[in-house]
Amino acid sequence: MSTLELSEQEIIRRKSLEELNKLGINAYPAAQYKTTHLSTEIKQEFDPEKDNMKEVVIAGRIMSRRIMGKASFAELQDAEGRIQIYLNRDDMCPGEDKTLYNTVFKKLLDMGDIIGVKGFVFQTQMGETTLHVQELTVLSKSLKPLPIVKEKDGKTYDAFTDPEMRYRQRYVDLIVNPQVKEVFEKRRTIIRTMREMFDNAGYLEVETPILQPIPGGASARPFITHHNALDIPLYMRIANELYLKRLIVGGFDGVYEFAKDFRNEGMDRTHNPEFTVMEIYVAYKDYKWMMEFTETMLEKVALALHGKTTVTIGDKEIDFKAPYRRLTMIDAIKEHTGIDINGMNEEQLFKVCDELHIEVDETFGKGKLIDEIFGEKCEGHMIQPTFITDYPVEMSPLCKKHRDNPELTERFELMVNGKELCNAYTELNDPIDQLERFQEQMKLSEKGDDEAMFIDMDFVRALEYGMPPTSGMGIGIDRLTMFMTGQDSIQDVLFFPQMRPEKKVQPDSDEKFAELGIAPEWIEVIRAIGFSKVDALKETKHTKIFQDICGYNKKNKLGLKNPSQDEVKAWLA
RNA sequence: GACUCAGUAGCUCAGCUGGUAGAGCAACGCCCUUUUAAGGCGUGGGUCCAGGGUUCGAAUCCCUGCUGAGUCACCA
Repeated sequence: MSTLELSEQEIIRRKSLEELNKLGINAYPAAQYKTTHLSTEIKQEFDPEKDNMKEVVIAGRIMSRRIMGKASFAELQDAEGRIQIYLNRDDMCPGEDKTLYNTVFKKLLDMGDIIGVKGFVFQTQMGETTLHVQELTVLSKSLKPLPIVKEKDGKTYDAFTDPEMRYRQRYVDLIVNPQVKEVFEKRRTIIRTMREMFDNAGYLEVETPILQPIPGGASARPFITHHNALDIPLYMRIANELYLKRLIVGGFDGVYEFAKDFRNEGMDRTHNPEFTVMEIYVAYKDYKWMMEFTETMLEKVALALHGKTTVTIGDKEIDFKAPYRRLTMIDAIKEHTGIDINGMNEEQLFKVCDELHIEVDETFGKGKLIDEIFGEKCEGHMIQPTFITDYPVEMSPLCKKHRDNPELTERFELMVNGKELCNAYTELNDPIDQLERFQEQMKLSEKGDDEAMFIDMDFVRALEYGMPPTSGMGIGIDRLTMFMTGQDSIQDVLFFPQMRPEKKVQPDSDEKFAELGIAPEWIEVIRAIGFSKVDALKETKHTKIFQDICGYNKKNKLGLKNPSQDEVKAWLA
């Protein structure tokens, strides 16, 4: 990168780096740096009465500096937090040579640099536990200045909040906004709590294909890719359901997977193209059992995170204490619209949608119509955790028919804060019924529903060998994390949410400028005054370019010999 | 995909009905040995997102585009 494209502060930092090298200091040393403590450990263990920490070594990033002549305070941030360090010229440099303090620390180090320090711990007059530095090692020089965030009594000054920069440069966000780390630590706790529960129950954690020849297990548009050696299309999975059920056929009594799924659909506050789902399948159980299992699981997760079952989301308090309300889909619709859709045919349902002013189109089947009514009129009202049960058979092609009503299926979704969180079935294990349901989906697909499921004949074949009665459940981990941590955007629970790629104007090469007869030393200057393209340069008056580059030369004290006006004119000819 | 809002110094933001850009922090220089968001004094720092248009003159008004956020639509 040419220095002319850098900001003033970046240039200064690069110069400091050179100065360090000249002093024989490697700003990027290779050797391991052995620390004895983390910042939090020092704060916990230090007892000023006993003066019990005479030699500690820590490493971290300089986050603030207060220099007062021969002594300075700085804050070092490590993986756990921040600790203040105290640097005194004559303690760091006991001999005649004061370079390490005067030059290295005061002049050549900056906020953002990573250093290691060795010394003893004491308490300042202000009562703050502080490390008195006796040795300092440069571990990594930072060439880009960090945003400066300051905080006092919980009030934050100059917070780094621009969402675009926070998500694109998550590393900066993590350095500067400590609360962000907490969200991801909680995410880990959520997953760990669930995994422990499943493992204790004896279920097996498994991995199944992400690249699938038939994208099954859900209704969604997949990403398509291509395998060169096989010369076939492959789909990124939209669900892992069919593979996990094959494993139940194979003889495992309980399997689960924390899986990345991919759906080629719109993005918004609750949808990212890739997202994490946990699916679990347990043999010899039904969806009633699974409801109890699910509410127990969520109660455990809430307790592990907060020590209580209630969680605050926005202005609402949500209680994850089991048991949760159970409500059939038909009853939910009755409750929120006053209409009993029980036993209605497709035509009648179209009429209901019309009365309720719900937009539909003729490709919709019975199941999708009911789903629309529910989604439009009921879903948003389910704030406290509520199991919605017994979905119409048309919208649940992988789910067993209801034991009391063949129009319905043994399915539940868990609604929280007006959003779907879990989806579960008594799994369909009748191979003949399963094939028919797949064929129904084919008809929907022919009708124009581009999300209807594909037929997976191998899955049907697996069922033909016999799958024990099984219940399965899927839960969106991102959404769960949002609920449990009070974040209202999925981008805040993913380290690297999908973003449009950054676009940079691709500048013309040096060669292209050189072809015009421009001397190498002037090419950078021409870029610096705003011309990255040869074409743009050619369309500009030579007098303006002449003035701009001479002005730039003078202003930045480059010491170049200015070209004549005619020379500049010749470049553009 | 539609609409609304936003994009100005490394960061957070001002900038009125058009008159060639300001503050705080950060940086740089000097002075300061237990300070704590911010010590004192001084200095520098900008392709005002990009490209067009209107105008004597555009950060400001108009159009197009790019990026992000929000609302809706689509979607589990």
